[in-house]
Amino acid sequence: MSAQPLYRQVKQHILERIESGGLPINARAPSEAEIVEAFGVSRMTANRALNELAKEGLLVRIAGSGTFVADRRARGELVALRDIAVELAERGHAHAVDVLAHEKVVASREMAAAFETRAGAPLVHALLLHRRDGEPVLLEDRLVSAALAPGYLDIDLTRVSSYAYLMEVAVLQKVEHTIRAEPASADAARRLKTAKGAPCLVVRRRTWSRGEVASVATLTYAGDRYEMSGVIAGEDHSSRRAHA
Amino acid sequence: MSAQPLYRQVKQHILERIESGGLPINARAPSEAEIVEAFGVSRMTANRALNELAKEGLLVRIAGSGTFVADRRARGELVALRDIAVELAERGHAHAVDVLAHEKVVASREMAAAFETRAGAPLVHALLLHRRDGEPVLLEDRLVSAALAPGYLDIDLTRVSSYAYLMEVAVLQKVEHTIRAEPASADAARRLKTAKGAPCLVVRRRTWSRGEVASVATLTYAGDRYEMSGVIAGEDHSSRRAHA
DNA sequence: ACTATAAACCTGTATATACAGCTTGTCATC
DNA sequence: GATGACAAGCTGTATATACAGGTTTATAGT
Repeated sequence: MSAQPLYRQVKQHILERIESGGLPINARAPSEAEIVEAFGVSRMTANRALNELAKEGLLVRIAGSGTFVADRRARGELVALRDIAVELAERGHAHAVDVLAHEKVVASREMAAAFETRAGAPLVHALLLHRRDGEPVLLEDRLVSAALAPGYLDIDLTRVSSYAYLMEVAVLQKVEHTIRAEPASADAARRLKTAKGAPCLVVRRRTWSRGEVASVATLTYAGDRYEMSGVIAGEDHSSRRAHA
Repeated sequence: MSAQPLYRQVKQHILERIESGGLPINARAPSEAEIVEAFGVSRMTANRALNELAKEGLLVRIAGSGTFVADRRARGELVALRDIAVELAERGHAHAVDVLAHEKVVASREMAAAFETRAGAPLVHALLLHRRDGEPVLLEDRLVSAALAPGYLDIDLTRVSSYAYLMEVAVLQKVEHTIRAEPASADAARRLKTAKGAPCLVVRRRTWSRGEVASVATLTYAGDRYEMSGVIAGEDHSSRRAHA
């Protein structure tokens, strides 16, 4: 306790007023000048407190007008989709990959549409079966832009995850996901060693780098063997940071 | 273009060096002093640029030591779980709710465990069937802490979503999710008008407010009628803001 | 009553300065 | 050679000040 930086004390105070309902949604939050007055801090310190709360989504600042309590109802909660290799490692499971395909392909019309490019563009296709403690849990069907990730054909997919490689090649700008529950196709069922029609969690993901679609992946998880989970903590209001 | 604020120009420059691979993971990023030198800006401006990139997850700053390129490989991508009422409204669908149950209950041992409280604690139970254009798509089974959300029993659940109400009552601190693909139970199948055993997307969610579990919900989506999707844009690097 | 102008207020950005505290490498001493 | 003191370099925080530009409210003039 004690000796928290001033800007945090200010943040904390405003946060408490929001939590307690003293500042309802869309209410006007104290202006920088009012904070300067009330707390005896400089305007830059007040500015920092309000800006950080704004960036955390609790306030909305409108230049010229004022600072207001954000409407957080429509924001939606976030779930982290993690790299399966990392996830399994953290939980103490063995992770292994069978590379069922890893080859150059030329974009069909359908593929080109997903990549927002012309048919015939060079792509790399990979089909991977991920095993947890030997048991198949995930079928990963992935197409990667050869232009954006030229080395993808050469990497050892049993050792480097596609995700890690793509992150290394370029900063990921945008991700689009679709999550569905689907019955296993005949092919997926055979590979995941489950019954045809058994519920599977299917994630379709497109990622962008440098303004272009870098990768399109379909991840089919065996529903009876896998669940995605995650915890999202607000923004570490109030409490101490985690251990290093 | 033109006349971007200085701190953004600095951010942009560093970002480009990261994207191009000029600054690999764990490499030392320019210090504030070096930026002052190179760009002719003040240290506070350099500080702002580096701090924002750090908050966006691209850099890691260690007091006393320096600023380094973050390892973004393990970070995981985020998917937004949105309020179904908002989501359907945005897509132009009609949204309706049947309230199948809305009652006070006393926590069983099992419920108490989920709420991390004692058995016998007062809860409110709601069972809601959400319809999209008349067709059932989601069965929401929710328990809410009566202590944290005293008015929950009295609200009109056909008009105010549980989520919106809980957000109004208190700031949401933490959310825990589990997403699975499961065969529909007999009960869920009957209510969602689907076949028993049909794939369903099941989201189990616990939310915390004021340090306590505020709500535990099980959301069962009809797999053949619903998918979750979302786009996460990096942090609006490079490009202009969206329209108001 | 209506309108145009001005004043008051607000946030956004930028600078110069200062001190605290941590980390790392160097150098002198034992 | 090991150790401890010191200096250099880095980030974190805080202040005072300044100007630009948008918004809102009040005011004066028509």
